[in-house]
Amino acid sequence: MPKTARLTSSLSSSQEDYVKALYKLRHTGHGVSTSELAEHLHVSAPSVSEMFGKLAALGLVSHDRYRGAELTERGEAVAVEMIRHHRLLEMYLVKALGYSWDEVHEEAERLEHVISEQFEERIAAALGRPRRDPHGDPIPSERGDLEESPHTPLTACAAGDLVRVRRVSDSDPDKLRAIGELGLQLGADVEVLEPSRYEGPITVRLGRRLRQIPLGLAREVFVGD
Amino acid sequence: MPKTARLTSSLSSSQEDYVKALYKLRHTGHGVSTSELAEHLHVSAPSVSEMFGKLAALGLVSHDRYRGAELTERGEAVAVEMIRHHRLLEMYLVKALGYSWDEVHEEAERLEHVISEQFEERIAAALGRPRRDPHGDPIPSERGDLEESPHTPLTACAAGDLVRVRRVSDSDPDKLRAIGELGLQLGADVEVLEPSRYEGPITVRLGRRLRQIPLGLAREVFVGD
DNA sequence: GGGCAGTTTTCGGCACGCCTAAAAATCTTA
DNA sequence: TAAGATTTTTAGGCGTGCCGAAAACTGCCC
Repeated sequence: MPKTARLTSSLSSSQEDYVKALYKLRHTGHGVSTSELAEHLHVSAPSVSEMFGKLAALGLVSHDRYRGAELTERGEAVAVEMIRHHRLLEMYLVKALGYSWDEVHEEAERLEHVISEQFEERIAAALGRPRRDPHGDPIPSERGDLEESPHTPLTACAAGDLVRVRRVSDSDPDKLRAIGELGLQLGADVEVLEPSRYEGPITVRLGRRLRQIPLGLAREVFVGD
Repeated sequence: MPKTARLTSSLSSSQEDYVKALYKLRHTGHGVSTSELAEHLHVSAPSVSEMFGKLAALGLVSHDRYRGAELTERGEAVAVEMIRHHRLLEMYLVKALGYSWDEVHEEAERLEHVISEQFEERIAAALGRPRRDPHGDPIPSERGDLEESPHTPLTACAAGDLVRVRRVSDSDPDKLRAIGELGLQLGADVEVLEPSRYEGPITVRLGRRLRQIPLGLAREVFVGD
C-alpha cells in the first residue's frame, strides 16, 4: 500500500487559507455563508464566491449555490493537515526557538504553507510529539484525529471556583501578551474570588497574588479542573 | 538611528529568485544576459525581460536595454540577505533537525522567502552564528559581509597532494548524496594517489581506505589545506 | 557597410486572486 | 404573498507572473 501523498499538494496558499477558514467556521449549522467567510478572511464576497467554485471543482468543498459551503471529507482532511502544521510550528517556535506565545501566530501562518512532510515529521519528533500547542489547542495526530479544545471561559466561573488555565484564544497577540504578563500561563492554578460585575474585572488569586483580570482578557482564557 | 527595515520587504518570491540568480551569475563580465537568466530560472526570455523592467523600477537592477542587467548596490544587499537566509536555513535543517546535506536545498528554497528577521536571528543564535553552511559555503554576516568560497576543485590536484575537503557544490542532490556516501565529508583529509586519466576516476586515500572518485563527482568537491 | 543570425523586447493572451458595480436569488415582513 | 432589504453571484477589470509569436535590435562576417 503506497503511502498517501500529502493532501495539500498543488493547493495555493490562498486555497489553503480558505479551507482552514471553512474549517474554523464550520460550527455554523449548514454550511458557511459567503459573507461570513469574506469577513473572516478580509476579502470581498465575490472573491469568496469565486473560490467556492474552484474548491468545489477540486472536490474539497460542497457548495449549495446561494446557500453556503461546507468542507467535504477530503477538504476536512486538508484543513486538519494545515492545522497540524500550524500548531506544530507554533510549538516549535516556542520550545526550540524561544518565541513567546504572542509572537508565534504570524510566523506560523507564513511557514505552514511551505513546509514539507519531512519538516513536519522532524519538528514533531524533536518536540516529542506534543498533543497541545502553546495556547493549549490540541495538535491533530498524523492520522488526522483532532480532540476538542477546552471551552469553559474564565468568565463562566463563580466565586470560590478553583480552576486551572487550559487554553487561551490565539486570536489577538496583544491580548495574549497581556494575559501572559498577568501570570495566566497554561497550567496556572486560579481561584476565582469575585466574578465580573457591571462589565468590570474578575478578581482571582494566582499563587499568593491577587489579580484583577479585565473582562476583555478573561473572555480569552479557558479553564478546566 | 532607526534600524533599517528588512531589505526584502515587499518583494515577491519570484522577484527574490531573480535577484538571487542575478547575484549567482554576476561573474559574467558586464551584466547578466536575458537568455542566461532565463535558462537558469527555467523561464522564457520575455519573462526575464519583463522582470528586468520591474526590478529596475524598484532600483534593484540596472538594465542596459538589449545588453544585460546587473544588480545595484541595493539589489546586491537583497541578494546577500536571501543567501544568508538560505544558508542559515540549510545549516539549521542539518544541525537541529537531522537533515542530510542533500536534502536541505529544496526545503531552504521554500522557507527562505517567508521567514522573518526574528526567525533568522533565532536560528543564527541557536547555531552559534556559524560561518559556513553544510556544503562549506560561507554564510554572510548580518551586516552583509560575504567571504569567498573555496574554489580549488579536487580535479586540479596532482598525485601526492594532501588536501582537506572544504566545500561541495550544492547544485545536484544526487551527486551530493553520492559524495557523502564516498566519505568525502567537509573537513575530510584526502591524499590524492592518482589524478584522473582519460576522463576516468581519481584515486584517493581517505583515512585507511582507498577510493575511486568518478570525475563527475570530483568536479563538485573543492579542497584547501 | 550590408545582410543575416541570434538575441532581446514588444505584443497579445492565459491563470490566479483580488476588486467594484450590477444583476439575480433569497429572506423578511407588512 | 408581494415588495423591499439583504445576500450571493455574475460581469468586467486590474496587477502579477508566465507563455508563444512577432518585431526590433545587435553584432558578426563577407
